[in-house]
Order: sequence, then structure tokens, then C-alpha cells
Amino acid sequence: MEAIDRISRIPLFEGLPDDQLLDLASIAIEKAFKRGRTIFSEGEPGSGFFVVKTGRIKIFKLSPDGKEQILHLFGSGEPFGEVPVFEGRAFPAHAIALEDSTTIFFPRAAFIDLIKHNPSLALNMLAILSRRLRRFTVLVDDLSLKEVPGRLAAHFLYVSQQEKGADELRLDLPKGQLAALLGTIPETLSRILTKMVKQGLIESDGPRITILDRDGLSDLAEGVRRL
Amino acid sequence: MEAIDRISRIPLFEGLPDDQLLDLASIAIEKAFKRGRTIFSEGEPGSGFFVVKTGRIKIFKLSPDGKEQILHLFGSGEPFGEVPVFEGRAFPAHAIALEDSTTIFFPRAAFIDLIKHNPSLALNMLAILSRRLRRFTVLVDDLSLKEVPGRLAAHFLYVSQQEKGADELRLDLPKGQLAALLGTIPETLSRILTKMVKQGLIESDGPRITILDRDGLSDLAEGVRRL
DNA sequence: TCCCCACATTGACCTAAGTCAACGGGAGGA
DNA sequence: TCCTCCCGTTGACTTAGGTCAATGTGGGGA
Repeated sequence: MEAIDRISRIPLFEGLPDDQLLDLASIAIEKAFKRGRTIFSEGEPGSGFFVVKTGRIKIFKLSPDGKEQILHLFGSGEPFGEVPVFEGRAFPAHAIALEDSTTIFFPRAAFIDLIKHNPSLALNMLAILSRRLRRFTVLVDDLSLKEVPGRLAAHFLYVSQQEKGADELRLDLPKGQLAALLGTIPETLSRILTKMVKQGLIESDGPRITILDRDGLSDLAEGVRRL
Repeated sequence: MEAIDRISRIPLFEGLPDDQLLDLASIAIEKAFKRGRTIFSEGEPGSGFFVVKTGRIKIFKLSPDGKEQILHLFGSGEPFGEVPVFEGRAFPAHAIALEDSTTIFFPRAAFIDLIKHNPSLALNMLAILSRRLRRFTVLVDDLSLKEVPGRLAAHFLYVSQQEKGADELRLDLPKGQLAALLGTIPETLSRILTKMVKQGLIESDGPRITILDRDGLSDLAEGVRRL
């Protein structure tokens, strides 16, 4: 019963009747991954998808010479690895655990079966994939049409917003990973940070960032201003 | 009946029983757009989605200074504009007709209602969104981890593959639009094309491209070789 | 306590690709 | 037929940001 309780708190499964939750619980398999462990790799066939129970998961692409582009960071309650479930074919990217993590794994066939009998589960999943598509349009827009300072500014504003608009925020990623998230490299990120500090946009102390000039950051993010 | 016939040929509606097709036909609204006409703009609320009947539709983002990044090109039978249907909120990008086009519009509420009663419609839609997510991972990978010659080479190989592997292919986009698709500008595209010709990778005559060195193009696309 | 190592920063340099400007040529309208 | 306009190409130049290498620094383990 405690399993049901846990599953019912996953947004994807919001609003499902108890018997469906029970069905879900009966096909769910818990899998744990130590920090740094690979969960799946691009090109592998996917036999099901995961939901993060605890910890954090990074989804990313790798270039032949080892540069990394982060596509998603997923935390508690978020599903990942669904693409092969509905499309067939292989995982389109790599997944590793950023911290010691536990996940719930749902095997493909059983899950599709559940969806067939539960329209609101289908609609929840459609909503999640749609949200992810929207995020991708933003990522593409950033990579193709903005320069790095703009992306960083946008990221700060985004994190601040997550924190109810607080001016003080703390980066929950090492700088190198933040660079990979923004589609750049640590050196460039570092230089841009010092520039932002010099121009009085932010204060920076290790992973602690204080926003000093919100409008300035917005202008950067919009591409109106440059550093 | 002829309306049903048309709708049943749309992949999204594959395998639906006749009565469902009838339901679909009854909520479908045909809308035509002249070449160059805006179908929707980023930020507008979406009250439904479209399926291309004839013509071609371009989905794109715009930077404040007018640079364009194409996200999708959709042709006959392909749905577009679904994100707001399942997620609520506004369209994440712009859509215009590249040619005189006709589309079939499905209003949101009625369509969601249909999905609730038809699991295979839901699964078809999930498959389509999943495929689109996969394509986005490729686009992000290209933009972030490849350089322009690699993207162009990959594009040629892709188009060739669409044409059953033919060595002769014809670009169905003006060069400027091809540039926007690849995340660059016409000048850069032009220079890279001449380089490719000089190196004997391709022959080029206006919109006709002939692949001369497939492996060379692959190496470029993989990032193994440079121009 | 000391050492080590991963992370971060900084400088010098390089290069892919964007900007700006000029020009040619083909297609469509008058 | 001629004109015009748009598309594509080319050249000269600039620049964002990546590469390579050296140095600083703080936290965990022995």
C-alpha cells in the first residue's frame, strides 16, 4: 500500500483511480544507481521507461571528441526514457545518475497495456511529452539564436524564478556541468561570469550567485544588450 | 464518405474504426493558406491542431534581430501545432505556409474527447510526439556539437536516404531557407558548398546536388574529417 | 596535518562563422 | 524587349568563443 502511495504522488499518475495505481505498482520495478552510473546509453534498445524517485538524472549527447551537451536534468517524480516506449527504436541519448539515485522502472509492454485502458494516463503522458517539446524549442532557440552570455543570464533568471524570485541563488551543478547545459565550455563560462560581476549584474561566490541587476540580465537574455 | 477516406489515410489516424473516423471527420475543419501566410505565431493561444493536407508548412523560431531557425518542415499527412492541445499554454513557435497549402484543423476540446475514448489514437499521438522528440535531440546535437559543414553533409545524406539512396538529389528549399534549417546564414552555406565541390565531395548545379563521395560526406557528418 | 586532485580561473592564441558590401544573373512584370 | 528585383555568390573584415597551457584553491583521505 505504501507502494501505491508513492506512485500516486508522481504527477504522471495524477488522478488515477486506486485500481489502476495498483496495476502500476504491480509492474513497477525499483532500480538504484550510484552517482556517476550509466542508466542507459544512446543507441541501446529501450525496454521501458523510468521515473526518478530520489536523486538526479542527467540526459545528454556526446560528440565524437567527448564534448557533452546536456538535454535534460530530471529530479524526483519526473519520468525519463519514454521515447523508445512509444516510438520503438533505441534511446536517443545517454542517461547517468548525477547523485546516488533510485528510480522506478516500468516495462514497455505492460505500461502500454495500462495506457490502452486508461485515457487519463495517456493524456498525462501526452502533456508531459508536449512540455518536453516546448522545452526543446527553447533550447534550440538558445543554441542557435542567442549567444552564451544571453543563455547564462536566462538561466539565472530561470533558477531565480524556480526559487520564488529570490535574488540569491545557488547553482546546484558544478560549473563544468553548467557549461555543458548551456552548450559551452568551462573556460568560456568562467570568463562570462567575471564580466557579469565587473558590470555589476551579479555577485558571485563559488556556487552562490546574487542577482544585482535583474533588468540588465533580462536585456542580455533578450539579446538587446551585450556584455 | 470521401472525407473519411481522406482522414483514414493520415498516419496519425491509422487503424481507427470507421465510427471514430466519422467522429473525426465531424469535428474537422478545412483551412487553406496561401504561400507565405502565417498560420500561427509564437505566443498565441492554441485552440486546436492542424494536419497538412496539401502543401508544406514551416515551423520556426525568430531572434529579435530577425534571424530564423527552422524547427520542422511538414508535408502531406503530418500533424503540427499539437503542443498547446495537450499542455495548454501558447504555441512555442511560428508557423507559415511555404507553398499554397490546405490543412485540416481539429479543435482541442473535441479532439481530447475523442482521445479519451480511443486508446489507439492516443498511442498514435504518443508515437508522433516521441518521434519529434527524437528529431529534436538530433537537432540539438547538430547545433551544439557539430560544425556547419558536418550538418550540411548530414543533410545531404539524409535527403539522399529519403530518395532511396539516390546520388542525385534536388534541394526542395531555396538556399537561404536551407541555411535557416541548418542554423546558419546563406553566405556561410554558399562558401561551404563551393568547398565541398572543390574537394570533389559533391557536384552542384543550382538546386541539383550530386553526391560523388559518400564516405567523405559521412566522415564530415561524424566530425572525423574537416573541410 | 599534509597531500593530492578535481575544479576553477586566467592568459595567449586560433579559427569558424558571422557581418557588411559589392556584384552577377535569371525570372517575372510592364 | 527592357527593367527591376531577388537570390545567390564572393571578398574583406570582425568577432565570439573554442583550444591549449599554466596556475590557483579548497575539500577529502591517509
